[in-house]
Amino acid sequence: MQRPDEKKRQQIVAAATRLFAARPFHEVRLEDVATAARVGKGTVYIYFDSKDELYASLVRDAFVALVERLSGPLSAPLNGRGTAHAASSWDALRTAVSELVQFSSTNPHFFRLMRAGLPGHDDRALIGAREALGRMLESCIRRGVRRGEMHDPHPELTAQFIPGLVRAAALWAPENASADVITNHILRLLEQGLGRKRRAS
Amino acid sequence: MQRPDEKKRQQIVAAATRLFAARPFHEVRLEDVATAARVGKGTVYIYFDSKDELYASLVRDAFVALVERLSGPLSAPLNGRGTAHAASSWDALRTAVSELVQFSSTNPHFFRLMRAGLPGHDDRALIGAREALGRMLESCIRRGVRRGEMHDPHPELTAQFIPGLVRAAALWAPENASADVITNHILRLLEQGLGRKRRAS
Amino acid sequence: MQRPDEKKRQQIVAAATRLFAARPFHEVRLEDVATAARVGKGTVYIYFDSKDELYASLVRDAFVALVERLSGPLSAPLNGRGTAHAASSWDALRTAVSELVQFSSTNPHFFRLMRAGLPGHDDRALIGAREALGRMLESCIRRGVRRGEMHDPHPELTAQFIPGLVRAAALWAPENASADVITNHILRLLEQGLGRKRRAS
Amino acid sequence: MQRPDEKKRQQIVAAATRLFAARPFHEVRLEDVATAARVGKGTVYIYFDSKDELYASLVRDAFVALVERLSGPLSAPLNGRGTAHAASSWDALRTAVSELVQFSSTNPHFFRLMRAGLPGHDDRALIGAREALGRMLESCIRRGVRRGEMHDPHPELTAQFIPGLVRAAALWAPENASADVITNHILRLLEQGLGRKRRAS
DNA sequence: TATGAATGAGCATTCATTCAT
DNA sequence: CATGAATGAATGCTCATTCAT
Repeated sequence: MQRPDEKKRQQIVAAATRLFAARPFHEVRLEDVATAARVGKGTVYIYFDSKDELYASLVRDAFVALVERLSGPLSAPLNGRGTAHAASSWDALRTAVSELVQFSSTNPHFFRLMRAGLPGHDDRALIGAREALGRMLESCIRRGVRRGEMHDPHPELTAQFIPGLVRAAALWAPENASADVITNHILRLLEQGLGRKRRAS
Repeated sequence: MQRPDEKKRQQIVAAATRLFAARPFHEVRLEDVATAARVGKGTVYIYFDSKDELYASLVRDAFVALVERLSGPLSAPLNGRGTAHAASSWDALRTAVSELVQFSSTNPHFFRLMRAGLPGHDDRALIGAREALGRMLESCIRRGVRRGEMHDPHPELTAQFIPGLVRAAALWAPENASADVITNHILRLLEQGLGRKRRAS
Repeated sequence: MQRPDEKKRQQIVAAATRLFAARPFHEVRLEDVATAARVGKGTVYIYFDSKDELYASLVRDAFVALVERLSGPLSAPLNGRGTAHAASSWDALRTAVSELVQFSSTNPHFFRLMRAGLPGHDDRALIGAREALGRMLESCIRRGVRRGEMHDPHPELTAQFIPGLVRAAALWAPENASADVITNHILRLLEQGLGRKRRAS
Repeated sequence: MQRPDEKKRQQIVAAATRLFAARPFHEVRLEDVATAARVGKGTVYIYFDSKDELYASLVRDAFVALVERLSGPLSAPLNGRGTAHAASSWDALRTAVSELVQFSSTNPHFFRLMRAGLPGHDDRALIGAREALGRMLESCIRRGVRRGEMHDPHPELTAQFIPGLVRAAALWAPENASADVITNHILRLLEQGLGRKRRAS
């Protein structure tokens, strides 16, 4: 007698992520996933309700993981008292971008995965995570503006730009562009764009 | 235009664009497209070779139209002699961004359409157009850098960022954000981020 | 351009009836039906929603046809004025049994078909038809009793016995038993069982 | 009884009988049976070779039990010489019908069970039992005719009618109809139908 | 013996594509 | 050209059966 095997679930997730990132949803046969995961076709259905659910699950989990990873850096620096002002909004934003780029290079399929698929099926968890990400970035910027550290007439737009920049880099940057280079380039754009002061001035 | 009935073709293109933008490729049945276009299923096959081809055609045509629209503003100002220095690289970039945003609001389904589908099928025309867009933007920036109008250590990345910003805005900006606001916000980010000097200086 | 073809529907119905009568539901593959009906597998789905629906449809249609056939003979003889008493309840019952046997020999698969399948799926039309049959027979007998032509302490049971007798004969009678012999044998049982008086008395 | 755990076997038989009577064969999953029987799926395979075999086993066992129960009353009264004429054929038939009705009410799923399933698989034991039942009833009637106790031009048909009547009652009689009422009603039909003499005469 | 996770043959169903009209 | 009935390859999913524990 065996117990549902978390390792097997991971195998399936890994294989599915790889395949769904490589070709669009409808060109991935469930049997391919099963074969790639070294399990039987039926086994996939023990861990996931359907092909749709499998795909949705991948996207959801990846996104939720991303948001969780960012919620630390981006949360308001209010926990410590005296340390509150220590972490500037710029520090938070820098960490956030760095984490985003890191994440996209640790999960090389992430953005391709999100292209493959199923928008319609309004997955509450997914939509929630996406909105949460936007909200976190937006409040970070607003805080910066309030403190006079940043200047931005449309934080709600900028908040959407940030993942957009990471996505563009992840999908279209030359192969040899390192995570560091990308992070710095995005930050340079943001800092000098949003910054009040000039380096030299 | 030389096709049997150009109007019918347009009906199909319009219906297909709408449907492919609304749901992923495999959830759109050719019959849906035919019905939405008010034609018979067989008729679609008179104008397009297959469902794949129909979809590819939409994306390709839209993309090619975009590139053509931008190739004017972004082309190197070298043909004319005296006019060369008249148009600064900033002017070119401003026009390009404006055109891009304009395009995305004229073709509200454009970016959603590109999500729906078929990466693999290496459509030469599409890949070519995409690369052409990148190259045009990149050379524009490089020209700006050469002329001392811009400062950018990685024009090849920035070139990818620009459509990325437009895309982010098109997909995620609040409904009420006007094309102007978006254009200006993107330009603000680019100008102050890439610009060497301050407005005031 | 073609119109939905009633003939093709008949082909499918005939083939399906034959196959469903020969083996239980789950041993009949839709492909077998299609092949036997000389149509493509997809064609079956143009005329029927599903395998279940196809089967249910066969049973329902056969049953409804049977009930319609009997509703004439069994309906209360009240339409004509003077003719009302002319048709005795015995005449009605004789006709009914005769029709039932006739029907079962015209539709040789009828009773086997009903075995093959799907009780649960409460098909309103089917249940209705079955109950209608019972009710018609029961009122016929009750009428006979009221008129003093019959004697039966439980017409509601006898009403169920009649199709039961026909069924038993259809399924288990020797091959050579003619419809006439069966009809007469059933009638003999009923007449002498229900009759108040003896032939000779 | 010599089986590993007879109690467990009984649980499975009981659960399976209930489920197979409630829905057609292909809608009953072996897992349902196992769950209903409070055993593991694999356990069913210790006691039965396959799902088909399980079902066949239920039907066969029930039928064989029925035939055994009837073979006493219906067997030719030849054991004792002088006692032979003591038991009239009518007595035998009365007992047989009574036993049949009794059986169908003790095994409320019996007739529904037989509808659920598998005709084709010519189960020798089942077919044998069914034919034995027919033969027993037929010879009983023939004996009655020979002795001048009955009058029946087609005992082979009547023999099939008898279980048909019991079946009709079991499946379609009103809930409140008692076994006694049903038995008597069937017997009344048979006696007055087959009997040579009238009550009153 | 008992179990239920794992398997894959088998099947219902869909839908792109064809072609008779 | 236009159509939609017909087709069958392709695939998601089920579930009887096996077998490691």
